[in-house]
Amino acid sequence: MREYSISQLSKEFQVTTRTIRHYEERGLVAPRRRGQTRIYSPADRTRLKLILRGKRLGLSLEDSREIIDMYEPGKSNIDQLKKLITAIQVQRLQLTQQLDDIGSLLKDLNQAEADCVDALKSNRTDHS
Amino acid sequence: MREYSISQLSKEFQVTTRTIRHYEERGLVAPRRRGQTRIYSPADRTRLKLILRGKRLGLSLEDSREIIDMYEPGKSNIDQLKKLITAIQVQRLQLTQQLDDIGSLLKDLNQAEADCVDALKSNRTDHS
DNA sequence: TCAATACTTTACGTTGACGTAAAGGTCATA
DNA sequence: TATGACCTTTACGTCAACGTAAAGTATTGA
Repeated sequence: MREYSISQLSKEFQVTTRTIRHYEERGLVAPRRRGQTRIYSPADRTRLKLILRGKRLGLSLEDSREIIDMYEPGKSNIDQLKKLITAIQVQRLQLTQQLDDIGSLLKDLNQAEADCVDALKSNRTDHS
Repeated sequence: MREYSISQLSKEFQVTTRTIRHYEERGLVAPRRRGQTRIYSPADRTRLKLILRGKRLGLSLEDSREIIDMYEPGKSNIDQLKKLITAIQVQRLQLTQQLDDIGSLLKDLNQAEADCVDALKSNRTDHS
């Protein structure tokens, strides 16, 4: 049952401690304390991971908070669950849209790179 | 050879005119003018499309500007081209990372949804 | 014992991406 | 001719996501 300090996690995830504390201010993590000092559990570490993944996907902290809270539906009632399901479906729509976008962008990048390589080639043979 | 007004594009892409003008302020588009009025070409429209796609992918306007500029390597010299190629590769790395992220998130969402559905089912049969 | 290292809180500052007036120009049509 | 429906510029406001001191506490090793 490992535990982590804030600077350990900041190094592991390449963010500042300020950033991690900011996530706590916004209610995305709540590590327990030993005295004043924050002690992060593996579960806390996972939450951080999810937050940063969301960030890479362009989600706001608020979005990430909601999504992460979805993963712990322990004490929710029926209405909650129904709300969750629709929220999940919305998220899924956005993500599949992103998948499309990424596909397009990758194609564009490939084309752009090929163009560059071509341009270099002709520059190498054609000494005009 | 069609052309578009700013409000046409703002409606088509579901953004405000302010947003489009903001992109111009930041140097991402430069429509020609008829008097004072902005006239957008199909090429300008495509740039807007690319910007908004970048936005959905969590790119900054600056990032999008660079990427879009990649697509027009007409007048670039060799060093430029080499820089472009590495930039493209960096972008591609990020995107494949995003693909991974999305895959993970979709998996998580599926699981979360299944959990919700299960919870609803047991709630329907088990009237405790 | 004292200096370094790692932690803390409080609080103001900054940057990006627009929002939101305010004030005005142009053109069609009732 | 005046009332909309568009367009424009200028400029201050806002919100999220942190950055950046400043000032203090706690532990550890020379």
